[in-house]
Amino acid sequence: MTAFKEHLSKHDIKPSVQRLKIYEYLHNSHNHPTADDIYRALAPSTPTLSKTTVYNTMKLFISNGVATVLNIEGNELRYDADTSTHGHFKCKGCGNVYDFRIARAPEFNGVEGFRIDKYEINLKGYCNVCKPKL
Amino acid sequence: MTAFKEHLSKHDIKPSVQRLKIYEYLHNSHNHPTADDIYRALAPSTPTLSKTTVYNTMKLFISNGVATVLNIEGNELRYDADTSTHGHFKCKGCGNVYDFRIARAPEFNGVEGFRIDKYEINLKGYCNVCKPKL
DNA sequence: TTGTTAATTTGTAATGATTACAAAATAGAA
DNA sequence: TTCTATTTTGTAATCATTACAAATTAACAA
Repeated sequence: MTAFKEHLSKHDIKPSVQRLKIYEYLHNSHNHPTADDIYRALAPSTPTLSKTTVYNTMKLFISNGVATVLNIEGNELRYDADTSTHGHFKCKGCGNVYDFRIARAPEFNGVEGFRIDKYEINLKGYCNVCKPKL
Repeated sequence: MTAFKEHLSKHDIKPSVQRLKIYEYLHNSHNHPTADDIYRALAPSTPTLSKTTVYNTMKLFISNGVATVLNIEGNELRYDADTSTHGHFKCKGCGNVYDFRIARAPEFNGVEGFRIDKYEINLKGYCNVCKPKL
């Protein structure tokens, strides 16, 4: 995909084979994969891939603004190629992470004068597939 | 503190010596300590304390509703005795975690019919002490 | 092409938080 | 006291992430 190549280049990321594959996977998968998910998904078609490369690449992607990291579960980092403002819902039943739009932004009281670089809304509960099974 | 004892009892937590000390520390400290912070703060006055007890106790506190867990940083869990709705701001300069009130709640689009049990707003950036030093 | 240097990727070992687990200590009831 | 359930403890295991140095690849001048 030439579009992906250009997107990475535009953000000062040299589009190596590994970086392109990782970005393509991240962009096409909407399940907010962990580094391990990415590694396991790409390893068969990229036999030499190293998990360290996945971590390195994700750090690069985040600091250059083509991905974000998701702190919704304490013991794992999840990644998202959608850098627009949106929230995440993690279902305690199936474990899926759903995106949602923020229809009305919250207002804060107590961080006046602070510089806010990142803003994350995380919900947890049961999705409408799992809720009836409780 | 008898008030703490009653608070724990009311939530079906037997107020053992360890649990009381941990709850008291968590309640009085407003820095959202990690399990390790709690352990290091109490170890001198509770020589037999085990870190496993801190983890066990925090799990119990959370499932019985006297504390919440904070996923603001990927590699660590932080705890909070304030179970009311509020947000957290982590400063990338000093590392402090500040509380703030949510003056106007956000509205979501895309989780209709979901059961929402927990709702977390995390901000990151620079507080007004660290911002001028950049 | 070849040679040289910088950037990228890789594998292994280390780190650090959390959990599993079983033994020891303690509390509560009979 | 004695018995039993609960709580606490220490150690070992797990698992995600990072550190680091060697190997590979890319860029590019000669």
